[in-house]
Amino acid sequence: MIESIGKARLSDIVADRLKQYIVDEGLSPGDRLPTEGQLAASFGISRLSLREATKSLGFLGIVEARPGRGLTVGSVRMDRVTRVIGFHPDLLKADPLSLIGTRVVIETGVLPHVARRMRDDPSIRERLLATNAELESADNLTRFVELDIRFHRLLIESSGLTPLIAFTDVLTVFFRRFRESVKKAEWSTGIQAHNQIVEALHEGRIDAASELLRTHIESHARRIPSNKAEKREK
Amino acid sequence: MIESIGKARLSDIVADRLKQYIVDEGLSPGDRLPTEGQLAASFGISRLSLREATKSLGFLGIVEARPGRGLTVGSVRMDRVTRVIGFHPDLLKADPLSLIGTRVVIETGVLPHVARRMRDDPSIRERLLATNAELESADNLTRFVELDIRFHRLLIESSGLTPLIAFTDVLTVFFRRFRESVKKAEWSTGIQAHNQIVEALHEGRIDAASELLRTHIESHARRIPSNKAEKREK
DNA sequence: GAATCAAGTTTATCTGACAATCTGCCAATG
DNA sequence: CATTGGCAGATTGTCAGATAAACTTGATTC
Repeated sequence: MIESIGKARLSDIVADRLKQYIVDEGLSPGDRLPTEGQLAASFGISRLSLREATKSLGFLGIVEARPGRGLTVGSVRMDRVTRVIGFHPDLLKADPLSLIGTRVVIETGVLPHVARRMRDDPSIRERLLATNAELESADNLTRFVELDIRFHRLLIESSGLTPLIAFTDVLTVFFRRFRESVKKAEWSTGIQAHNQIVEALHEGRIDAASELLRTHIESHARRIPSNKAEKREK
Repeated sequence: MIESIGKARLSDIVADRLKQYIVDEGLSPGDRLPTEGQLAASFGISRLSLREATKSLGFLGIVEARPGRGLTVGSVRMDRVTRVIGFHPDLLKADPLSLIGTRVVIETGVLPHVARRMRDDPSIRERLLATNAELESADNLTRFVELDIRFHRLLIESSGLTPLIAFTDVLTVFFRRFRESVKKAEWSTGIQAHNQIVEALHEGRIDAASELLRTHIESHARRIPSNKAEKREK
């Protein structure tokens, strides 16, 4: 395989340059972009081709276009990403062990921050426990997965490190598959682990909480289908 | 607020229906779709509008279009998914301290992985030291920043946790402005810290390495411009 | 049988046009 | 004076038609 010759798709190039433009100018959501006509002229392409580029970015909400108003900068809609990509079979190609390792790094890494903020704001612990309580009343897999995701997201959120929330949202997309293969018998184990983690944090036993969380996340590794079988195909 | 009428964008609707079509027909990557003309006719819209819909899905690789071949179902381009998080709302609203905290969590989090792999592969340490040596020969800020970024990226890369590489690349963009205010007098301090970290890892003293790295990254905090002045604007 | 060439298919891009929708201004109204 | 209503301009949404570029396929040639 040589260098994978970048098939010069015009609209793709333009989409990249548009993204770069937004970053370079330091624009934030709501800020206005030049009109389609102006952008097309400045890129030296037809308005139609530029339009296809904005459509690409627009699908995920990175740019928004409204008649009469013009183009504005938006923020990515992870729900779109999740919905469009969730059904796709080849997400399993993502190396499961890397995903698990990454989650462990991020989630255990925030624990000191969470513990510190928990001391000053008791409502953090309450919210975490409340979400976990809801988890006990889940009666189908979809709901269970939804709430499990919410618990872990809330944990990250409680650290105050907002960028990590963004990363977690992306990881969640790739992780969904693992979660959906959780056996019902394992539910209570997970819920119990959640509670122990929260209480350990509450008591300031950060190392203990880290160890619980690591074990909890790594339990997914047992459900990874052996990929030896896959290699045989073609 | 009444119900917020969701303006139905034609190409968005078509994109959803196209996705549904793929799911319903049970198509997998490589399978062929009808031609643009046929799809446009069956949806009762112009070829152009359909094209904008395929461009939307094409951004993430869900469908691919090649001249002469037609439309085919593609595989999700994870690079696109991860790169797009630069526009995640929670990342856009992140303040400098969160960015610094996030880097500390990620970079210290990978250290155990790096140390483990370093034991099996001596070239990892060599590459890190080589990059750091180059850093000493930097004679202007641009080059210094470039090499500093490369060192930290290499550190993450050495952990083998590929998702984190994508995340740090995004963080780098947001971090650049801190780096660019580094005084020349501080350069050698940073280079020295890099070396100490690598050596600590080499000797398996992970906690020491973590502490050095934390201090090193948090040194950026001193250069944060007080944001009281900013609030006054506008 | 393998390589070469030509015709057909399909997407890529452009030009030009009109419709739909929003913004901002200004006059009419109470 | 404040509110409403409407008009003009600006901007995106959609369409039709045409040409170029890239690929596929099958026939031809050696």
